[in-house]
Amino acid sequence: MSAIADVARLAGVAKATASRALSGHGYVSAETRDKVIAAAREIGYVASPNAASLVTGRTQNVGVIIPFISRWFFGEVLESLEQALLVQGYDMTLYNLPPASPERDRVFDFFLARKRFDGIISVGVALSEQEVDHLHRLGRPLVGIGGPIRGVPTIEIDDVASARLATEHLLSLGHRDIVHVGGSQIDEMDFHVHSNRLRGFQAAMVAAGLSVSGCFYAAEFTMPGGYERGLALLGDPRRRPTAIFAASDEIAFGLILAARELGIRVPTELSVIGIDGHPHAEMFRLTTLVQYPRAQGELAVRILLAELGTRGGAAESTVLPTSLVIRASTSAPRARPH
Amino acid sequence: MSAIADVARLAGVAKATASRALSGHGYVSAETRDKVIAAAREIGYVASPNAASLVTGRTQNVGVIIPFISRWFFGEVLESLEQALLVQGYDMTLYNLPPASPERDRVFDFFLARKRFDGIISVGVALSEQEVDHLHRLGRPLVGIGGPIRGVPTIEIDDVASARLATEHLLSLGHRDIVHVGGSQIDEMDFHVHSNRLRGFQAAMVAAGLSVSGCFYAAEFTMPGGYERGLALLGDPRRRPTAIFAASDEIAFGLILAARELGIRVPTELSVIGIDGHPHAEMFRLTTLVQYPRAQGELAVRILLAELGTRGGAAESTVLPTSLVIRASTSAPRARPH
DNA sequence: ACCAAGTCTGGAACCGGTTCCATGAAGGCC
DNA sequence: GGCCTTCATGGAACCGGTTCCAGACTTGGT
Repeated sequence: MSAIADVARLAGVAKATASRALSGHGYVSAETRDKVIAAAREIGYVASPNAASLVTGRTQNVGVIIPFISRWFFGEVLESLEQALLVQGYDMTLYNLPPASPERDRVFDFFLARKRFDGIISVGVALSEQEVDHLHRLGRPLVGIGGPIRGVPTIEIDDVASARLATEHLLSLGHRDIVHVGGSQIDEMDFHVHSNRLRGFQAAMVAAGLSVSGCFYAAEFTMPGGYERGLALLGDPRRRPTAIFAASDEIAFGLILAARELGIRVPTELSVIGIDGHPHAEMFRLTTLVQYPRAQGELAVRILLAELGTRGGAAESTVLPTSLVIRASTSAPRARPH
Repeated sequence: MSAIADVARLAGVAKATASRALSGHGYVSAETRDKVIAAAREIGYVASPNAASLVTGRTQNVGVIIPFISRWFFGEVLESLEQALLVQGYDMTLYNLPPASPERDRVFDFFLARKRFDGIISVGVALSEQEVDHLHRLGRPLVGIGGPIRGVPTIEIDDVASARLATEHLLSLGHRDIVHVGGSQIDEMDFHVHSNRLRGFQAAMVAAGLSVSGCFYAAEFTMPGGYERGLALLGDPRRRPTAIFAASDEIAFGLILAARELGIRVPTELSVIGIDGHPHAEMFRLTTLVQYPRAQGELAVRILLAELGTRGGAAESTVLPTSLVIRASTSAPRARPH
């Protein structure tokens, strides 16, 4: 209700002076500044961000596009984004865009077109060429988490190398009969994550002189997804591998549950390794390649805000490290009864 | 870049007419309307929401305050809120406010004070009296999910009745030695959920003529929380109950894992029931009282928008139903070796 | 034929800030 | 002492829409 004009009147100065005093831009004597601030406090003045952004073009808000909320990686990223933005005085508009959302076009054409944000962070969304163009035309900086996006600084882990490392861990333990359970590139448009992890797996296998044919099984990227796949895969003792590289910890958990249910001992009869560093990994004693989604979120915010500061300082893409944490879900294979 | 003035000029009308044509308010001939719309389309005009809300006071945005993102219930609510708001042309500003957040005051004093939303939905946040007053003073409608909030329409399930029902299910199977594992009221300020579920449990026990002393154990509201508690609780065979009522499915999952690890058969030696209807319940074959967070989210949006339509139409609180889904984690207790 | 009500349009004020520009006072330097 | 620079402040334009108001033109009822 109270406008800056009221503050100015109460402090006995002009609107312009009050604005300068409160925003800290331009010359104001210490004395008047105090007077204005006191007046503002007295009537409980809060600046209208609408009016301010109308003229400055700055909204102090960042838009976030994300395909999932409840999956661990995404939830974690979201929390860290929110946190980091809050500290910097930005709030966050959330656009949840599941892979096959019917609202997808509306989000781009209507919501994002309103430009009620200073920048966008896109988390694990596979953007079409057209959508990338669309975003570029908005004239707002864009930072991506995951996957390369044309002309956009992104933050990611090296999926190929991480998958390779995970597979090599199994190989180094002496496993030869290894299977990869991961996401399918077709039904989930979850970027290149799936295909990159598959490629890393295959690279490691081939380098070890092993065949990769028939070594990949698709699963939904969830614990039940891993569980279902595990029951089907491990049910037949003759075709059972000695080790599985799961593309995510949640899949790995499901596989472990399936194994337990079938009376297969982990790791004695079956080794399992995942990727993520999910907080439940400790409970499942899962060996995994941990990535740090919170670090990715924080870095994304830092890069975006830096780009907001220096118009056009095109930042480069960053690859964040992963680290192998060995727990009790992997061991050397049992001597095979031949 | 293109403003409504450009559209007006191109269409050969006044700004006022262009505004009326595009917004649909006031008299415009069909002919001029078409002309204006064509002109707008031609130059790719998108109205500036800032300018509009500056004068109308409406932002087409709703603020959501939520303490967790990755816990199932909250993630689910969040997704449904986002979805429902999107359909109605609203976008959503997210304020993640973990129980002991150092940013808590800042969110209320700074971010919420900016009033960049038409209304607020508060999900499972225990608001202090002062905070409730603060929100009321903003003059924006507020809808709560969970727990009673003074002077605010809320949506909730009947926690007492649901807990009672869950406990009665165990009692009706013949269990007498039942324990409740739930959240502690102290370390997590997660509203009255914890205490209400505990009360429902106690009511059922007392009604069955059983003692409730020593029948409650606190656990973190997560799977590892349940797991840890399970190991501790079930480790000693002499003190082991025949059934556990877990305050959430995630806790129940943890308990089941702990039981399996200790070689305790579920449900033969131990029955477990939860509350939630978590998607993993099927996999764990968990008997549970399912609630419908998505329905809660949708209803919250409906109520909020209704209140935005008719200023002051103080809606009442709604209690949504829960339903018992019986799976294979509960059965009659084994005849006890006495 | 006249007046009232309804329809259509343009001009101008307004929402609440920021910022450009002009004016004036004070301090530093030759 | 005169002049330039820096600091301090007020007036006014402006951001991009919406809405009030006045005027003009139709239509219809009596």
